[in-house]
Amino acid sequence: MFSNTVEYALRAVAALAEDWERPHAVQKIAERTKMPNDYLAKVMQALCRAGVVRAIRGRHGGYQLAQAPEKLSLLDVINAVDPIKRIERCPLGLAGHGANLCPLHRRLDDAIRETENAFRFTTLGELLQSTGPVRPLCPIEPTGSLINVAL
Amino acid sequence: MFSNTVEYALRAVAALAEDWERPHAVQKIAERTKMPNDYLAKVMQALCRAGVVRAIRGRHGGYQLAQAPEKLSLLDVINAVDPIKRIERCPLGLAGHGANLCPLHRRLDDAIRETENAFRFTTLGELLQSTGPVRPLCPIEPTGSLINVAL
DNA sequence: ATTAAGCTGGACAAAGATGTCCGGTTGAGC
DNA sequence: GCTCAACCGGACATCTTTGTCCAGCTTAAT
Repeated sequence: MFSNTVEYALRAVAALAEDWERPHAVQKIAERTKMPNDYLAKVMQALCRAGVVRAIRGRHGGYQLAQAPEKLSLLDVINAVDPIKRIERCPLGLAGHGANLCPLHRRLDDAIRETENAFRFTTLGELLQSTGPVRPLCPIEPTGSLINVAL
Repeated sequence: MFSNTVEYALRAVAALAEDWERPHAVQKIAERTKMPNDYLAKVMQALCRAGVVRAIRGRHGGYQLAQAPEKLSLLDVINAVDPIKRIERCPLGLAGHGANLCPLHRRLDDAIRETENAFRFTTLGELLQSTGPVRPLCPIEPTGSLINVAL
């Protein structure tokens, strides 16, 4: 239901969120989140243009979140790379169907709206605070210890 | 959020639902739903293989719903052409993340599950029964009369 | 039997998403 | 001011989705 690019972008910001006041090189993020290095570079550029992350160029540079994790919603991230589009008007361009969607498109748009809201009100900060056996981007070691490596 | 193909499939079955006990030719459906004739042919074949519609071959043939509109859910149609995939396991393949999704993927899967349910419990019959100014596949004529032509 | 309507399915073209490659630019540290 | 790590961005390759074309098969009606 969500594009590959969205999945990548979310993994990347989740990785950045844990230590968001320092820049992280693309290569390091790619290793932690197990995705293609060069493709991630493109995704990060998109996130940067959208203002979700900030780029620090030059040696010891990298990307960092543009704001605190509590200020960034999952929707911000999703919309930066692959915007969720609501159904504003009748896709068939029918006369008289301005804001009045037919029952079919009304149901579709309702579902889209609910999805939008689910992500609008979830921040990166909340993901980090979640309690449970599995942490964001963190595999559980066979021994039971937690290593901060994956989503 | 939904593919073009899903939109087409839903339009097509909505068109069939209004007179579901007779076969309708692909060309007629394509005109009513304003989509490419030859592409619709492929979509109908997929719906047919999935058992959502039935094909009547030969002259005066066409497609008709395989069941009454009350028996067909929007999810049946969606899954026939572009199945909604839940997140069953950690996309990073991390050790220890069997059924335990990390907070990020848990939120994503929750959203997918809610979308699935929204469509699982909506039938084509309900769309037809909806009251409101705009009917499925029906443009409102400037004069105010209803013509059964579009979604 | 012949014809015409209409589905079937393969081949192919166009566009977008995904992924790779690489030379150029920036800026911290020496 | 030199060097090197790291971002920038264009070009290109590949795959999937979307869309088109067409010859062949099936069946109703005559």
